[in-house]
Amino acid sequence: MELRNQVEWAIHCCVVLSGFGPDERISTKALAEFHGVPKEYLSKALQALAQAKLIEGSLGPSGGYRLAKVAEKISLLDVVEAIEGKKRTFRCEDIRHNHPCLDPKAKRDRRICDVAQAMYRADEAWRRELRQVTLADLLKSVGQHVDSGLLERGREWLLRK
Amino acid sequence: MELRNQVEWAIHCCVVLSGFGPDERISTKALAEFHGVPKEYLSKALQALAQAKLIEGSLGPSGGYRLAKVAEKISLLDVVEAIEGKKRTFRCEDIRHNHPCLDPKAKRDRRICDVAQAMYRADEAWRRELRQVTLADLLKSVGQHVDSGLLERGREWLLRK
DNA sequence: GGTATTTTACTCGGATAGTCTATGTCCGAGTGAGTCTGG
DNA sequence: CCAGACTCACTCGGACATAGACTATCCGAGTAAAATACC
Repeated sequence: MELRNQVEWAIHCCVVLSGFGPDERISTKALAEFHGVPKEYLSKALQALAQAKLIEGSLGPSGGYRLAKVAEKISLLDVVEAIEGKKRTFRCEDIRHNHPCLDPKAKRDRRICDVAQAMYRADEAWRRELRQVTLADLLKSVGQHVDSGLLERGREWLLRK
Repeated sequence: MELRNQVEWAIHCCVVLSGFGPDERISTKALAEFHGVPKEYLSKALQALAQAKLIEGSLGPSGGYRLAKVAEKISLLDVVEAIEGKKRTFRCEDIRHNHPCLDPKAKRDRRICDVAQAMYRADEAWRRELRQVTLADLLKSVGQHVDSGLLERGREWLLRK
């Protein structure tokens, strides 16, 4: 059970976009070259983010993407779910109901399977952790750890493309 | 990102085995028919559990599986990791190091990527939740919710096979 | 100089293809408990 | 009645088949800013 590599790309792109203002657009091409990933495929991830209303793109030359909301209002979970979907990591097929001694005519136990419940709790813990980290948080810690000159050069490089 | 269906099977099988004593063996065939899943494929899952030292099998007729430790000492995480492996759900490819303004000769930033750190924290929260649920806990809640006559009939059915 | 046209650089979305993983099947080898056979 | 051989039911592990998901790549359509041409 591994997350797609698109998830990593999407998060990094979102963090990058967090560093720009609402009147600045960054093109898919720039984001792809910046991160060293295939442009066409990254485009799919960005489309998914746009569909989830996290970023918005504009057409034509000097077009590109920007955040659709302020960075404080976008959580890691939003980004992950935009790429991976909102389905839970554990799917309960209710195999307990194949019990050979169970009368098939009797109505099924409608309670959620105890196993599934435990798995769902863990899933929720994972989501809770992701929900409380925002793009603003990430941008802040990147700002603390990365040389500010490098950051500025990156900004310019992205805008030029 | 979804867990394999083998995970569900493995957990249910472990819970079932928790209901038997150390001198009782349940065969793969019995477990497979009981849960309505393909015997040969379930066998792979049980082999993985055995390799992780959670259950142990014995050969020959009247052979089968039993728990390798007491149910209190086996957590859901043990079972999940036996099937899915211990790798984290998020793989950091360190795409930040493809930054075009970064001098390739300069030594790489050895700090863990901030994005990866946040993802790892969520991963750990998930594991923490799974670690604190044991097979004994699951067996207990099943015992509370399922008719005891049905449980007894299930026990006998499994031993007979 | 202002307007109309063309060029250009983007996004969007569908089509396609390759590779890997999950799922499932099949079978032969090894093992050991129970059964059978021969003395 | 007992020892040895046999049978059978089980696990183990490898080989194989298939389907679906993931990872791309390519291209045409649509769009709008910028550049150019024309009056």
